[in-house]
Amino acid sequence: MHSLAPAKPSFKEQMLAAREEAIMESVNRLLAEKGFDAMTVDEVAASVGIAKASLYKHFPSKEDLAAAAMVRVMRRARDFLANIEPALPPLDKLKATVRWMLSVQLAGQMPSLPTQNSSLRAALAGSREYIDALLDISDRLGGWIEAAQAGGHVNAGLPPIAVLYTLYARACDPVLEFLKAGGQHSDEQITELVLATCFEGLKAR
Amino acid sequence: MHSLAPAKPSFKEQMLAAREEAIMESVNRLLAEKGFDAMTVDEVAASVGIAKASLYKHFPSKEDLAAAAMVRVMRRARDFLANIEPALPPLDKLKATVRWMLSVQLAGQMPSLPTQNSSLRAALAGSREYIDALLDISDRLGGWIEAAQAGGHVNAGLPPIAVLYTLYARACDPVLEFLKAGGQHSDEQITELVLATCFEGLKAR
DNA sequence: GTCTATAAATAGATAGAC
DNA sequence: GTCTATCTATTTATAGAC
Repeated sequence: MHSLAPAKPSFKEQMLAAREEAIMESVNRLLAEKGFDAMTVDEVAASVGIAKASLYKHFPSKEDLAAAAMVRVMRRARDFLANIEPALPPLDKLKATVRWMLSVQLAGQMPSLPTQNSSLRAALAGSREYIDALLDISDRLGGWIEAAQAGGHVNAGLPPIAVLYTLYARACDPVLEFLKAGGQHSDEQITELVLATCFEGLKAR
Repeated sequence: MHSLAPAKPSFKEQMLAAREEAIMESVNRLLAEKGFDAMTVDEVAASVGIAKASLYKHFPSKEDLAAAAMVRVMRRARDFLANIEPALPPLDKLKATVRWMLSVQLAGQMPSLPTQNSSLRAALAGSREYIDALLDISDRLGGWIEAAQAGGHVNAGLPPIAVLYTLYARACDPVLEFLKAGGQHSDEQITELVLATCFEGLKAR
């Protein structure tokens, strides 16, 4: 009978996948460092160690290149959420999610979000995979937020959408970069500080 | 006797100042919308309504142009802080500061912060006026933060520098853009939501 | 100082050999 | 698919007349 699982990749396909993985890694790092507009295709090619023309054999445009990297991050986020221990209280699931986003950013692999009228925005809006992953993630987080509010663990006076956006914003929180530049705190300390300010607030309790 | 006050500006000087003011306004808006890298000098010139070459008579480079706009914002921030009612409790001074930053961002006049290794960063680091204003602002806010912590109004477990950065980060908080795009909330509501999450945190109290 | 026109550099993207 | 070399458009910046 026919299998629904993907066929075992050939050696050639594995090589290609590894190459594209290397490209995505570089693109994510450059997107994190400089953003879409400042990132040049020449830099990407140099960083991967291939010719620019070769890069264009893999991805038809700079937008597609960056969009693929964004899709990859979104997929990983979705996978992370799907594997969170279901028995955890909703609030802890939200904290685990933020912790994951912070770890990705500290690893220099969180692409900075595209500016308002960027050509990347249009590419993402037209990417089925990106939109699907985003909706999937938002649905799951939204459920946890409402459950946490119902349980009295998250401020019920806040619209769930505002809570969702506040969590998303941690993925590009400049506080991490600032504190890291200060050199006074370890990655773990920075993570705990941002988590604390996010959930506990600045005011004393 | 000689006066220490600046001389009354001539009509010509006033015209020049008004022109440069218009330039700064456009630059701030474009920096807020697209960031330094995506903003082009052509756009600035078109937005102001003068020729590009004329722009270069006012500012020697794109970096200087953007840096001048950043300095202008920093000066305004410093002036705002200097005029906050001294009798207010430190925590309320901090809240008023965040409120001001949010209002500037909602007005589309808060330049997005330059990316890590941007040429703008170097220009700002070399700008005496920018650094002076930044230090001035940080000193004043730092004093209020420590006072608020000593008074038990701000979480004393947080390093003051982390609190300072968290406040600074509100100036470029993407939550405002997200909520504004949603169209479900007024600017006032958005302001209160961000203020609440910042100071009260997401967790219920 | 403002303008038009242009230089000089760099970006994204492609041609064509291998 | 990878490479070198190149095209085309755009960008920063400047020349030179008024």
